[in-house]
Amino acid sequence: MSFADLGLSDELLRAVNESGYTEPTPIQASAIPSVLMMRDLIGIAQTGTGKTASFVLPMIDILAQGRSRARMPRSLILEPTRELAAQVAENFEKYGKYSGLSMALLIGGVSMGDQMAALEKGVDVLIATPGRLMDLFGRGKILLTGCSLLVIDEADRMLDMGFIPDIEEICTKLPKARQTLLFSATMPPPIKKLADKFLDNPKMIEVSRPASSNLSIAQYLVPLKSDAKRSTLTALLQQEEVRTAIIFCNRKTTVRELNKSLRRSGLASSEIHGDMDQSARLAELDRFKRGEVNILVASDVAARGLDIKGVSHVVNFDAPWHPDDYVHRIGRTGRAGATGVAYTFVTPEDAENVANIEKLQGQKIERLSAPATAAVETPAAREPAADSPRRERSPRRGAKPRTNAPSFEPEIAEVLPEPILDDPLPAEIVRPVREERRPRDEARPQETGRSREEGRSRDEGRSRRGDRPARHERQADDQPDDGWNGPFPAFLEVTLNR
DNA sequence: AAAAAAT
Repeated sequence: MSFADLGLSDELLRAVNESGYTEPTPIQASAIPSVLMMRDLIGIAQTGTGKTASFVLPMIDILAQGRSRARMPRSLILEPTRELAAQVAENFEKYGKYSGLSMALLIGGVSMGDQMAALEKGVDVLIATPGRLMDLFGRGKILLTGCSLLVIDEADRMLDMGFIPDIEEICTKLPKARQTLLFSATMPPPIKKLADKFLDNPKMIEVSRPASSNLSIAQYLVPLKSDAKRSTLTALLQQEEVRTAIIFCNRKTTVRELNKSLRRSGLASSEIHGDMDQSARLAELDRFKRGEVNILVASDVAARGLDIKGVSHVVNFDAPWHPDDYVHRIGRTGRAGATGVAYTFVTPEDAENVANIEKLQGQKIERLSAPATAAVETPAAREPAADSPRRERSPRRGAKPRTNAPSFEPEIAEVLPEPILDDPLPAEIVRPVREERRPRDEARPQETGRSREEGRSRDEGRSRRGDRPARHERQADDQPDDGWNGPFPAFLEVTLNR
């Protein structure tokens, strides 16, 4: 299968070729012919599947016929964020360079002057976030009656951001006779309703797995007690060869506090989050890019779109709420052929988020507590440099940690479910925390305990530690209950040894 | 629950 088989025009194929792409991704292969046949389409696909090109490419060919009129765009692409909208616009520029289509990018945060001028001249493609589009529409700068092709991208994210009423309103302003494409990573009921209302006999395409969850990124989960996050991070930053790192937190307050704390420890870090205005964000980003600081503590503003290249480490200080964000966060590293490492700290509170991430990825992320693997394959498990004074003080691999150190609690291990794909456990074991809160379990505490132990043994049996005794059996031979089953990655040894 | 999205 090649792009030439999909029915695209020669000049478009030339532009695709020059971008270095030869083979369409699965979603492109199935979406492009249908879109060219002017069918409505629902694409269930995550980012990283080549989703954008699957609508940009056929759109360019469809729009190649005909010309735009003043204030009457011929097509509209709705995006939830400014960054995504800008990214789609880049795609149009790249692939449409031989097609001579005109385009306007309507997003907030920039002046409206240029946007209004472009609209006045007439554009073939309008790429917009809902807010600015509605604003300009309200000012009478846009007529949507000539807009016969609509793309609603990342519909589930639009839902999260409260854009659905806006989308509905925009849909009613478009002509009834039009082609509509809707893309979404998931299909919650409100999105299904939206699709039923505004799409006509759509073709459904589902691409479950992202093209790859980036093979150039080594991913690890680090199960931790909640209060061990900071000390573990500090140890990680000291022990690993961290050239540049982005530390993602879920909350702006965490971003601020963590950055302060890192700076107090003498690290060159800075922060970026949504409470900072656009210029402050850019300034901090610039300091990071120039190498003035090598650690950037960030909220999810920096997860998407932002062009930060050559980052050696991504650390999810908190596991992201949205599994989709995980892909974006770790995608800040391992770019352009470089390899990167992504650590995700997992406390009991994060466990459910992690379960969703693995479900979305359709693959397991290695837990650092798994012995053999962590010691041999983990970059984190490299021996400290020979001249490092820490080497002598560090316990040998597998040695018992001190009791006063932050350590891995047995309960926590059980909250971390095994990957969904891999012979799933019964629901009450997969999500013990949630089950525990239910009154019927309080009434029967022993049974909860027992099913957990069962979960544990199955767990042990399934992984590569088949010949090792299960942890609760090992306890008998006088080992301290550290919760770890084996050797520690170097950066964790330091934490435990404090 | 959090961040972002129009000013």
